[in-house]
Amino acid sequence: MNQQQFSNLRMHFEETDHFSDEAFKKFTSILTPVVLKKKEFFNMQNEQCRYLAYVNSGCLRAFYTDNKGDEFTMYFAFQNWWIGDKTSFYSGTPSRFSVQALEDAEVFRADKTKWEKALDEIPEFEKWYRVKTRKSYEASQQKLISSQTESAEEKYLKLLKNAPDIVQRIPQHYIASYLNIKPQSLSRIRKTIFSKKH
Amino acid sequence: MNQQQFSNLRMHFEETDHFSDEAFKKFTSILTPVVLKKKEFFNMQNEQCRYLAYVNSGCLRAFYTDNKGDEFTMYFAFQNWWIGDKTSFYSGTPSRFSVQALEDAEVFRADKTKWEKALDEIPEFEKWYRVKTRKSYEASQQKLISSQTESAEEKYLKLLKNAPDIVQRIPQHYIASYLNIKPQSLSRIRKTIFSKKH
DNA sequence: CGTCTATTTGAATGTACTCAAAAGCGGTGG
DNA sequence: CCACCGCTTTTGAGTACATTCAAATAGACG
Repeated sequence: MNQQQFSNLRMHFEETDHFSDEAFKKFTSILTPVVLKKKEFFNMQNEQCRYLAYVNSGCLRAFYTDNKGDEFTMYFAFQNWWIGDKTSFYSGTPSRFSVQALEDAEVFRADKTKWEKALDEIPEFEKWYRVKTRKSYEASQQKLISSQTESAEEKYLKLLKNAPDIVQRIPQHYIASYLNIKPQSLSRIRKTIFSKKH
Repeated sequence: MNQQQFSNLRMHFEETDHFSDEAFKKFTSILTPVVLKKKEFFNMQNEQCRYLAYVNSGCLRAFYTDNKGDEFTMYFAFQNWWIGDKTSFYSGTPSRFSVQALEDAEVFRADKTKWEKALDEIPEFEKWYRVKTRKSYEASQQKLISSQTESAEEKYLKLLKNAPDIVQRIPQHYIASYLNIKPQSLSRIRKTIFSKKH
């Protein structure tokens, strides 16, 4: 398989710790490149999550749909993000959220058997994964704090500041569902923000 | 050291996987029992979290104080819970929340050096910890979903159903800060719940 | 018993929501 | 190239839920 296509992934791993060429090659051998068209689903809420995947290009979102049909976007995933509900992936329980492409995207996916084999056999990967799990936990705790203590306007301003690209790239109603408000409310918030500026 | 005092902890570990007597004894040797009086702090927000600890008895809460001085209770910790901000513990960054006893409590604490030594030297502990980290991540993700998609009333009813002991044991204003509402609002919600019942 | 804290209640305010409709924008086919 | 369609965003009006400020009541503890 052409190794060139995995150059982003290689850099992503090396950010945490060094991977030997063999280790990296061994890891990429478990991956299957998959192309997703805009709006296509990578996995569906309530179905088992059979794959985890690395986002090589494009953009996706993970979102939970409640029993009223309202959607809550848990995160947006760009290049170097990993997607899939790990809980479902590991334990076979129904996935708690859907993952859907917001743009045409390319991901590299792995199924459970191969993933666990890689964890067993590739110490570099095992180490990376351990660090990753810890960081994910920290991030999700931080996100819980933010979500509970910041107003919608504060969250939006923070997003504008920390991730202006997201606001550029993603339709506003998805941003609203990320902020956990209705599109109408985000529109009004934007109005007050921009009127304050003048 | 008297091993009898660690019987809860032993059972707690064994729920995940078997510990040999040596492994368990080795682990308990890194622990220091600490008694906390009601209202006493185990660690303070913005200071480094120097210890992680297991709750052997009593009850504590972890809470974040925002810049307006409002408190948000992230979780209550009873017997078998672990407390401390792991992010701060590992990386030395300021702790993102405080941990305070709500009742007189006994905890077993470990500092970073000993904790990491234990992870290196006791495979049973390392395995337990890996499972624990994964579960914590899953729980915190689930909590994020709930916090964003359920109304305060739903959350309170759920708490009444799933953890009636918490509602019994813990003053109402702490419950309110856990639900992320003001004590006045919880009081009103309770009023409507109880009036519906009759 | 008195003091301190927790809880309840009242009234006014604020933020986001619902329902409804208009305006804006992007892509497609004639 | 433009007209049309579908989807997104904005705007309006009325409503719901939680908040703030304020005060009264209830409970806990020395």
